[in-house]
Amino acid sequence: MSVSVDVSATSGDTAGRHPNVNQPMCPSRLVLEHVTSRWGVLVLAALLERSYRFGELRRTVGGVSEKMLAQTLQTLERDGFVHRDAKPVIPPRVDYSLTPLGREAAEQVWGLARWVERRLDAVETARGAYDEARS
Amino acid sequence: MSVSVDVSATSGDTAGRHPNVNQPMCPSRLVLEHVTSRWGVLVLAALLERSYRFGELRRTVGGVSEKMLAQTLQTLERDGFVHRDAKPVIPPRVDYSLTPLGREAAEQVWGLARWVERRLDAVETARGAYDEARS
DNA sequence: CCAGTAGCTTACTTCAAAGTGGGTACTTTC
DNA sequence: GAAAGTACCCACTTTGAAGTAAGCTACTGG
Repeated sequence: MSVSVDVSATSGDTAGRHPNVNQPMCPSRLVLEHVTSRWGVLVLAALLERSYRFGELRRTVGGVSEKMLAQTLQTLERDGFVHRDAKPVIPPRVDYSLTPLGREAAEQVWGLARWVERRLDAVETARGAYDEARS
Repeated sequence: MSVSVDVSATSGDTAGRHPNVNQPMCPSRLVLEHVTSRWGVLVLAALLERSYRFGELRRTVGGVSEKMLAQTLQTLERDGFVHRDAKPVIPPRVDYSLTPLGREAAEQVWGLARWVERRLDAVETARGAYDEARS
C-alpha cells in the first residue's frame, strides 16, 4: 500500500513553492531583513557608488560603530552581496565592493534612500497635518 | 565691517542643505527606518496590491501582532504614506490604503520584496559557499 | 445574558540589536 | 618612545523593538 501526502494544499509551508516574504517561516524574510536593516541599507547604498575601505565606509556612513559595521558587512558578505578583499599588507587594507547580486539589491535600496531624501519635505508636511489634527 | 559665515564648508549639519541619510542627525534617516522597518516593508508592499482592512492585513502579513500592526500603521499614516478610513459602524470597519506619496514608497519596497523572493536561491548558494569556506 | 466580533489600547515582559570600552599586531609619524 | 592609524574581535551593558495577554466599546447571534 502507498501513502499519499498532500503537499500543495497547505499554504503554511514554503517547501517546493515560491518564496514568500509574507510567510513568517520563509527564509526570504530574513534576507529582506538583512537588506533593509538599519546599517545594511546605508552600506549597500554607499557601495553602489564605489568600493570602500573599512574605515572609509565607517566615516561615510555617519554614526555606525565599528562593531556594527563589521557585523553588517559579514552578514552581507555571507548572503553574497558584498565582496571582501583583504590585502596581506601592513597596516591591513581591506576593500569592500558589491558582487553582481549585491549590485542588484543595492540599486533598489539606493533608489529608496534617494527617494526618501527627495520626498522628505512631503513627509514633514504630512506629519505637521497629522499632529495638528489631533491636538 | 561685515561678517561672513561659511555655510557650505561644514558637512556635519543639514541646515539649508539637501537631506542626506548618511548624516546621523538628518530626519531623512528616521523616515528611511520607518519605510524599511520589519513590518513597514511588508505592510507597504501588501497595500500596493490593494486596500486592506485591519484584520485582513493582519492575516495577510504573517506573524505580525495586533500591537505591531497598529503601531506600524500609525507611523506610516503620520508620515503620510497610509490613508486610514474608519467607518463609524458597528462592528468597526477600518480600511487602509496608500496615499500617492505612499504609493511611491511602496513601489520601491515592493520591488525589493519581489527581488528577494526571486533571488533567494542565489543567496542560499552564496551562503553555502561562505560557510563551507570557513569550516 | 453570555460569547463572539472588530479594531484597537495598555501594561508587563522578554530578548535581540546596538552601544561601550577594552585588546590585538604591526607600522609610520611626531 | 609615545601616539596614532588599520581592521578588526571579544565581553559586558544598555536600549528599545517586539511579543503576550488583558481590557475596551458597542453591538449581534445563540
